[in-house]
Parts: sequence; structure tokens; C-alpha cells
Amino acid sequence: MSKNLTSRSEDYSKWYNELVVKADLAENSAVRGCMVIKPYGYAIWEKMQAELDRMFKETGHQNAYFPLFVPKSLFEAEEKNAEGFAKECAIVTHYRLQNDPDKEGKLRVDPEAKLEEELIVRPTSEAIIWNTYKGWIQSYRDLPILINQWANVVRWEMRTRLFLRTAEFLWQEGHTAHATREEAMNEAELMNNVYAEFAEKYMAMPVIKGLKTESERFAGAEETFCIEALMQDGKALQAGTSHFLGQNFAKAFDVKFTNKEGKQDYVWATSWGVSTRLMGALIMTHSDDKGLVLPPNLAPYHVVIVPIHKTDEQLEAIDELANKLRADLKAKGISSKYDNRTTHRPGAKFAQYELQGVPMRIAIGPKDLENGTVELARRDTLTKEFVKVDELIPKLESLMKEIQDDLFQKAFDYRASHITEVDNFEDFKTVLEEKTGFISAHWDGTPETEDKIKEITKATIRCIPIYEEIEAGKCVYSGNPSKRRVLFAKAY
RNA sequence: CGGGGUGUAGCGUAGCCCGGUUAUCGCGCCGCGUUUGGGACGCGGAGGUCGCAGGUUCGAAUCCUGCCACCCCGACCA
Repeated sequence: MSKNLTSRSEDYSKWYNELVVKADLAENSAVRGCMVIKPYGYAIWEKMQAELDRMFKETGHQNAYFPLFVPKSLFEAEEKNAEGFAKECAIVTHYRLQNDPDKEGKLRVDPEAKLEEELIVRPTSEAIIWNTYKGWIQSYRDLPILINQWANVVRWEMRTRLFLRTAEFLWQEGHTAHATREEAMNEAELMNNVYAEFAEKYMAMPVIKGLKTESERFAGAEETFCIEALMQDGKALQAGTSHFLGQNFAKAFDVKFTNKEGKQDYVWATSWGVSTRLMGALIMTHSDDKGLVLPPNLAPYHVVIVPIHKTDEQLEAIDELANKLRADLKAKGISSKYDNRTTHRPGAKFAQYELQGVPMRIAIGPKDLENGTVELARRDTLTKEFVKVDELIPKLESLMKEIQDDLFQKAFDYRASHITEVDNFEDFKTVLEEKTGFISAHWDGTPETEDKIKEITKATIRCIPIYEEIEAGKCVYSGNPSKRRVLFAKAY
């Protein structure tokens, strides 16, 4: 089933609307490709943030915050980085409005209020952060600096896609400074591993850890680690990146330190980030035709309880049982919601919580009160069973883990069946079109071949997998010698 | 920015080619009643700058021009 996030069909627009709406401001609005994230969608992001933040802190990082605006002179300091982002920047040129003398009741930009120097709305924060680090670092004793920032950034993309590429997005960006090349490289790989662990353990989304080729690398980086995931429609998605920046930014911002030998050296840098794109990844990895399917580890609530009743007395009795169950669940760390609205019928509620992807659902009706049971349904398999009230809590505890594991396994099996080894270009094209997914093929290592393949097939090298057996062969396109296979795919 | 498409109520739409009563239908919304183990039903009701601006015409959702927005395909990208 295709899980195209940008589809406008009624079914899909219904569940995107549950999470998010496109920014829809006044007519003539130039707000383009931005998102309003609704409370339920934001709650999922908050769960992601909480787990990532914990993982960052466990690996020795601290949070800080840097300005939204980057003076143009700072922005352009690191040439490659500036060049990479130049085409997609929002720029502040004025700081004041005034009444328009020609149009009653309208405002215009005050031409007198032009800024001396334009401000770039950050598309990423390396420049402003490294300009700040300059003042913080003199000695190897000041290193390492291990800082993360939660922020919004703006990239004026030519074409936006809901969640995957919005003009403004929320993310975290880590920016670290180190005394040695080796330490910085280790940091970059460490954080890529943190991302991979988060993706697999919390999002139940299997990822491939790898390195980007030179042409896919972050602007200003010497090496880019990444995690690549495969969506249900067979397209690849870059889910996170971690960059070894070498001394590029230190040189651009003149950040030197005195090392143990008393000599001056430039600082070594990394940066790494994941964004609200991960919500798109989550949706496209697990959702089905009924809506979202959330892994328990990221669901805003794990269980929803729906009463079914005819009389007020029955509802009271169900309320009592539900509240007792909720207290027991809370004690076990399982979060729940009790929906005893009388304005909606049970069937409507069932459909709504399926749309929201709540992992487990309990329905309690008069028959259950008689029998001492409840009806338990799981979202991922859409199966239902009756469970004795006494056995419910341990059952839910084990189901939490089971659903989490099953979701991962299902996604893993799908991906495993969509990594295809290919040894000639005809097969390459056929597999790409008909089977989709990742293609593992030999590549001669040149950007020219990479470009050519992209031009012909629209497939790009998603990554050079890190943990894979090395095997020599011949390039699938040029026939030249190849040291190893790399992963190609069509990507979002 | 190039190629294609679409804009009609909160959402999804008919009507447009071939101009002509009060702009169609479904969902949703409001009221009353009956209902409640998978998206309830009946009756009544509210809700519209037909994307915007200009033009043609006795008359424009419909034809013409310009603009804007969105979607798909490129280029760009997390």
C-alpha cells in the first residue's frame, strides 16, 4: 500500500488533518510550505524529543540556545556551507513598518528602516555557533564542547512536502568542538549510532548506517554519517545525519586553541541533526489504510478505554471499572485515556483512535461487567479478544513490548525483502522500477558515474554502508573495478 | 524557475466544453427526538466574496486577459 504523505485523497487528508494542517493564513499569504502541528501530532514530537534529549544527555551533551538570525557576514564565512544554503535562505532586510501613505489602513516597509547588514534566518546554525565558540575556546582544557540546540530553522525550498520538507521545521542540532581529529570523528559516528538506536528502539524503524558520497555530503563537511530508512512505498528516506566537519569551521571563524604541547591548532568540529521529518518517517513506515500505527514507545497514550452502555447506571459502573484500571495502568507506567463522551458512539470512537494510531484499545460493555472481562484490541494487527479483568494489566504490559517488537520486525522484514543485489545495469533499472527499494550494487567510486546513474534512473547513492562485508567487483554502470557495494534507491 | 493539472460552504465534490430561475450532492456542523458491542437514524435548520482583479455580455461559476495559491513531474534539499 502506498503511503504517500502528499496524497490529497479523502482518506489520507483525513488523518493528516488529525496531526497537522498546512499553514493557511490570510489570502496573499506568502507563508508557503509551513505546517501547523496540531496537539496530537505535537504530542508525538514531544515524545521523540524527550527520548532523544535523554540520549544526548546520557552521551555527555548539554542543551543551549543560539540566535535565530545570522548576520550575512558570519553566514558567508565558511564558503562551502554558505554556497550550499545560499539558494534557500529567508533574509531580513528591514526592522520596521509604517502606515502606507498611499493606502489607507495598510502598512508598508519603512524604507528608512533598512538594516546596515542583512540577517539570514538560520537554515542551520554552524555559523553563529562557531562565531560564539571562538570566544569560549583558548586551551585544550576548554574542550570538548558538547552542545545541542532544539530550534526551528528555515529553508526556502523550491518544493515542499508535508513533514518531509517544509519551509520551516523543528529539529535539534548538535554542535561539538574537539581537540583532535580522532575525537571529533568518533563523536560524529557516536551520534549517528544514537540516531540509529533511537530509530530502531523507539520508532521501530530499521535503518542502515552509512557514509554519504562526496556529492551527497553536507555542505562544509568532510564526512557525513547517515541513517537511511525505507518507506512502505519503496522509496528511501534520509532519517538523520551526523557530520565530521574537520577544521573547516574553525578555520573560517578562526577558532584556535593551545594544545598540550603548547602549540596553536584549529579546533575539530562535528554537527548532527534530526528533524520533524522523523514524524513523516514514522507515519510512512507503519501506517495503514485506517490511519497511523504508533509504536508504544512513542504513542502519546498507550491505551484508550471506550465504554459501551445503554443506561446511565451502566455508564457509572463502567466509569468505576475504567478509573480503577487507569490507576493500575499508571502504576505500571502505561498511559491511558478514558473516552466516556456521550456525544459520540462507540464505533466513531474506535475509528478515531485507529486514525490516531493508539496501540491498544479496551472496550467495556454490559456483557463485560457481567462476565468480568473487557474487549482488548491491538491497533497494529486489528485483532480483538476478550480478557479477564484480573489478567488485563499483565497482558497489557506484555503487549506493549510485543507490539513494539512486532512493528519493528514487520518493517525489518519488508526492508530485508527490498534490498536487492544487482550486477548489471539492465537489472538495476528493472529492479528500481518494478520492485523498488534499495539496490546493492558495485560502484566505481567516481562522482561522474554517480551523476550518470542519477540522470538515467533518478536513483541516488543513499549511503556506503558501514557495517557490511567488503567485496570487490565491477561497477554496475561503467564496468570499472569497484572495492565494494553501495546502496542505491529513489529517495524522498 | 520550466512542463502538466486544480481552485465552488469546515472537508470532499457536481455544474464549466455549449453563458440564462433561488449554484448540486455527500460528509461534517446546530436543534429536537429515538439510539449506543464497529464510523446511528428521523425530522427541522444554519453555512457560499464560485481563488483574486479586470474585460466581453441584457446576463458570467461558465467565455477572454492578468495575477495568486495549491498539487504532480523536474532542478534544489533534512
